[in-house]
Amino acid sequence: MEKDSTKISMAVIRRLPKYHRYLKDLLDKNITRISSKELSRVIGFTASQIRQDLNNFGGFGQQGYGYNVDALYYEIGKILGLDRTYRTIIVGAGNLGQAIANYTNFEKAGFVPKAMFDMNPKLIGLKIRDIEIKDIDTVEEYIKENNIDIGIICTPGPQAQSVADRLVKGKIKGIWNFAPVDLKVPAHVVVENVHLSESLFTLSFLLKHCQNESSGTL
Amino acid sequence: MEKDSTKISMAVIRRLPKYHRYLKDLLDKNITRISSKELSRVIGFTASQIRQDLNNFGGFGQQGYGYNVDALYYEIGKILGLDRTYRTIIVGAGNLGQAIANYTNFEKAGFVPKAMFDMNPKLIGLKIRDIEIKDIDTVEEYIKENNIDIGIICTPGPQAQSVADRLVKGKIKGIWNFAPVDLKVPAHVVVENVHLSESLFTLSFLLKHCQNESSGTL
DNA sequence: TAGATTGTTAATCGATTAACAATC
DNA sequence: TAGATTGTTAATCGATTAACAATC
Repeated sequence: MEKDSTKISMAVIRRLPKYHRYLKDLLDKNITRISSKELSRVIGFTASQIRQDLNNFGGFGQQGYGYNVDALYYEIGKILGLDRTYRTIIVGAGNLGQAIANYTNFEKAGFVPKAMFDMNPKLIGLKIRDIEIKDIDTVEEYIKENNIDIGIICTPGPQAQSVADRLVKGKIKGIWNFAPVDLKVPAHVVVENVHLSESLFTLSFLLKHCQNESSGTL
Repeated sequence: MEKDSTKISMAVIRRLPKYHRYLKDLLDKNITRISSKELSRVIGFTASQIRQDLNNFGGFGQQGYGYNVDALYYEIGKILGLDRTYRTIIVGAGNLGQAIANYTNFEKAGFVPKAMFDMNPKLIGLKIRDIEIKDIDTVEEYIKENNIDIGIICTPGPQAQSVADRLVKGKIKGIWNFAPVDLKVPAHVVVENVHLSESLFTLSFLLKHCQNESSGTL
């Protein structure tokens, strides 16, 4: 039933978390069924796109009825890989690393931080919640011994590539990268970037070019 | 020379910060000129796409020569609106808000945090660097009196929309939203989202579906 | 059954890539 | 000048939207 996932486009993949979030909202409102047309209204995609997207993964709907919210929420969660837990480490225990360590929502979703790593001796040994900050020199060994799935890189840009190299040596499976660089890793390691300055600069562009389009009086 | 900016696609706009970053790298390496072909090799876009992208904003290159790195870096900075400063406020002084307040790179790029806001009485009055945390109830007035351009929302999801409403009332120009919701704002207010869980869930999807594609031995 | 809504194919739209004349 | 490389048009590719038969 499921098509070859290698053919799913990134455009579709990046919409899935949004479906997941809105379906949760509907569940919380005790809405049990929804048509692509209604969902279109709340989520902002076209009904056609919603049906196309969902059909990449199987026929979750029922003609004449629509979609069962509970079942669809569960299925999309499964497609996203949210039906399991992931063991993560955070590399870089500065402000951002600590913020992520403290953000319990990720843990609730199944992404459990097991340790943090830093090169600063003043930080090593400290704990954020119950997560210990360890010496970056031990990260490779730690990943292997503790079966870590995901490394979260929160270092400054210049350190990020060498950190990534260490994670790869430890056989990390995926990297969530907050450093403002594009990492070079082997093809079997998945990298997802959060490039904050790129997002901020995009906002800046839009402020400069797209403002006041509809407010002629100012 | 510049085409109507309303016709620039978001795909192009989101590539501009990456050009900017790589051009800075080249500058730092004292590289003064570059062809679209060479740039293609380092940045990973096709040479054709690079020329197409840049030509949306004018002819920055020279036939037979390529592009002047310094001039192009400056021009793209200007296009992105990085040739000025922005007055920002951070709403939500929790871990993420504090991390952003402490991240001086944004300030170096011209995005200057003037104040933070929170509803927690224990935080109000404290300072992060030299940035004071103020009562959220005063935010509308503060924006107006201090000519704030950008509001950075770092609150939990449930508070984000009401915060956005206040920012809009204060006549904020743009919102950088880190809360996991889609804000409803008037068309003249620009919103740029950083949806961290969506990014993390995308990583999760890729881990589940695209792993080991090229590593047959494991 | 009749009405509603999906699953899916076909049409359209937009973005990327290729090609090449212009020109430095 | 000859070689290199842009700017720009045309071709291709992929993603979105529209349409409708299938079916609950």
